[in-house]
Amino acid sequence: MRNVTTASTPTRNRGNRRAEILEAAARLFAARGFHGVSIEDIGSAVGVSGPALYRHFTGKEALLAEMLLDISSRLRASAAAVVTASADPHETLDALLDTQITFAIEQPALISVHDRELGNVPEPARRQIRRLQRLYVEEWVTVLAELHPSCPPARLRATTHAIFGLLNSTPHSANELPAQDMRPLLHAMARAAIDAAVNER
Amino acid sequence: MRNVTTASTPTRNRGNRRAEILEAAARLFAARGFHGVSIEDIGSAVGVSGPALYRHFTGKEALLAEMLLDISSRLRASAAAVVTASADPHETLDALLDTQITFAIEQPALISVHDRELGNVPEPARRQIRRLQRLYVEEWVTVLAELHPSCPPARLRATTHAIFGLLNSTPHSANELPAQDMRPLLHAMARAAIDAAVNER
DNA sequence: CGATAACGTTAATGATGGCTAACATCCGTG
DNA sequence: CACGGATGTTAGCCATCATTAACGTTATCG
Repeated sequence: MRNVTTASTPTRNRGNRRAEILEAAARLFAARGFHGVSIEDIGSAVGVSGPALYRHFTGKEALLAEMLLDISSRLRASAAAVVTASADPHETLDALLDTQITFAIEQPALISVHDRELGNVPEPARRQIRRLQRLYVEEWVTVLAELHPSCPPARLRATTHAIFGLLNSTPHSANELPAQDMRPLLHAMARAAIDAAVNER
Repeated sequence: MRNVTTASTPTRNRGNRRAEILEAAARLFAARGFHGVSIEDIGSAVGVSGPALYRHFTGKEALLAEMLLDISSRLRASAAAVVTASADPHETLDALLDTQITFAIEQPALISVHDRELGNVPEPARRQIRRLQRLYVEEWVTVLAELHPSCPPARLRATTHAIFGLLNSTPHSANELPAQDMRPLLHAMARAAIDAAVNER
């Protein structure tokens, strides 16, 4: 009867609540913006009311910070995994595209918040998020550079940002197309756009 | 000496102030979001302080509404002009790309606000802005449909949104590349992405 | 000159919202 | 059973903010 074994529900549903709150907050932030959403709004979205959130987060800004940190580190981690998994740059690029597309289709709210609300994150965390975002971009740029060594890095960086813009358009085209069709469409458009970017003189 | 002729400065610099305020507000809204900017912030950005804005706009929401209405009607108008000017769909598409690229490069703040803050516009104006945005998209879809009649409209719409995402990435890649290089890069990427989108089976 | 309209200013008001305090409840554990 | 920690609740505090009020100051024009 050691505590470890009996702990079928260690602290009941601690992590669940946090995740639930983060998810609801992401949806609300995406729709109305960080300052357009009140603590009370977030609370009632998960069935508790207002100040209950302070049992899980130290404040509204901390909540946002954790949200953005989670997204950017997940993106960066999956990119790093993909890059080390394959030696062929073509395959790697396809895998990078696939993970970003999956993310954009499955988590449109997080995508929106991720590139709108960085300015509202307080300073200690902001730097770290920026760092992860930069590393993520550099992961792409490195792969592109392997494919086209003659292309200047600045151009590759601009290309990468443009591709992110293309892929992250999913929050806008919301339900125009089922994910099943959207996925290959975005992949084909992105591949073609990249080829055009690096092959132009 | 009729008032018309003497009116070299009819109401002094009335329109200037309004435009100045709209421009400053756009910059601030783009950076911190509608609710993250106070009336006082906007005022001091143009050298007046706070409630002076009520001499020019009936309120904060009205200011935003006018801003978005201005953008969306300008985009829609320039698209309509381009479409009627040329008979060749290829030329038309190139012209549409050019105007959107110009806009994205010269007015990044307006672009940001345009697709983030619609939700904060009060109802009478919101519908009208949505209408203009829809018309703008349809202008693109019509041209694309002429080029590729076999492609289903929903796919063309999704393609158009993805292209907007690509072109409107300029606020993110800010100063990576000079406009002189950015412009043809975006054009080439967009053309290639469109071709890929409509040619896939 | 003197009215008046355009354009600003500062003070007050009323709402909202983030956050803290004080006070339950529930549950696993000694 | 009694304790304590995790988790909620409501009421209150204080700051911020949009908006209005009341009050100048010009400058154009009759």
